[in-house]
Amino acid sequence: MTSTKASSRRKAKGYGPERRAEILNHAMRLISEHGVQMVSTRQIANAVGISQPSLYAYFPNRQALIEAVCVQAFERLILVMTEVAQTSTGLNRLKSLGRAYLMFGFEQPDAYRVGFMIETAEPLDINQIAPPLLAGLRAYGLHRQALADHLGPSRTPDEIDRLAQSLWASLHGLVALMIARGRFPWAERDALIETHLERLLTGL
Amino acid sequence: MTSTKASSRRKAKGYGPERRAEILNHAMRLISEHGVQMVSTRQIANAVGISQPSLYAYFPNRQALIEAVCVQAFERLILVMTEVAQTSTGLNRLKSLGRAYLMFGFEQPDAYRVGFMIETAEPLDINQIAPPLLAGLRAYGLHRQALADHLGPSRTPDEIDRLAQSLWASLHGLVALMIARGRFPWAERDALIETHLERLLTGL
DNA sequence: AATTGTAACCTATCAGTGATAGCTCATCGG
DNA sequence: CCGATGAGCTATCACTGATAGGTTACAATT
Repeated sequence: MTSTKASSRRKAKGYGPERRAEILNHAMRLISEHGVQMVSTRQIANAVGISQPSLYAYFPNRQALIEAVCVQAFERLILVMTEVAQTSTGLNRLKSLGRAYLMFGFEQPDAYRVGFMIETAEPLDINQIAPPLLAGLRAYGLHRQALADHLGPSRTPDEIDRLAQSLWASLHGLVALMIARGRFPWAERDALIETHLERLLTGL
Repeated sequence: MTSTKASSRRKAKGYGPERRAEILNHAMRLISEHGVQMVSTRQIANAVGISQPSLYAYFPNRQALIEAVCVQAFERLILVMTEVAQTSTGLNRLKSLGRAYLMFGFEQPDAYRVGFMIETAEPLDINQIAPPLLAGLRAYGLHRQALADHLGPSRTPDEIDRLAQSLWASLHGLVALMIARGRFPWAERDALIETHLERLLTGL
């Protein structure tokens, strides 16, 4: 009970957060290569070079590890969207955001998969919001903000929520379906993207 | 090599296809109750009253069993959509179809998940399309048909394809996202559905 | 009537999974 | 020098999907 709580004066070889990040990077790569279902904790531990039970010093369980990978993927999308959001305004910004969102999904299907298509289990603690959900809120927030800016103050927040969620869902739908059903006889992709964006923004 | 191939004159206690159906029904109930990930082959076999390996006489593996359950669910979707398609025409028919599609997704999330959200592994036989994909194609076909009817013969088939796929993707997006991110602070569901349908059909 | 074939099912067992218990060992403050 | 702590290990658990190979009952053939 001396409670020095030191532990930060280490030799900098990097064990604590650095190792955690190392685990996440290997996990992300493995998941991208083989799919989330096919990656076991043993494979991840093996890639990192530690024993499988050692993972449980960094994550309470497999689910939490996957969710952490998920959050990392979200960060990348949010970065891209934030940049795009600054280049234009109004309807053009909405369209650019939508196009950036779709392109991110098509070019980084694995990140997108982990971020939006993998279902996170109900957290045991009802008070604790799962981190990927929070990150999802931020991505959605960017769409909602751009929409609110464009529509002006005449709409109610509830109305804006519904419109933004409808828009977001439609964008997600195209990416998710084309990822999950790549063998479907889709229309030519770029034309389909433009048709989709055009349809989603008419009437706004 | 006498090849009588009889085996159909049994005492009618019902082993062959009836038992298969019995397995599917129990599996569907268990999946609905506990979710697809939480149901094991042993639990299904136990519910049916046979041993776990016996399942493998009816299905080559767990995946095929799950897919069969999902196809059963899709039959219902296609049935509902076919009925709905006959009750109205034009834009109203499109709206009714969309609503039926969304409601199916929300009420049978496991079937929807298996049918549209789980990525089916590349079939070993290139000629063989996974059954759930076929069922999904039929559901899409109903949308496309209704859209083509409404738009009339002035549009090119490619244009109709793009519009139908955009529409389908948007419907899918709302269901998939709400299933995968159920804890997101969604707008009130029925209002969101109506907003979504309204937005998707404006301008058609 | 005896034999054969087959459908339906079983037990035993496999390798692989997520997770836990409890130990070892190096480092560092006192 | 010594105890505490951090970081890792091995061994093991209950459970999973899947396979191998045997058992039983019944129908058709001989």
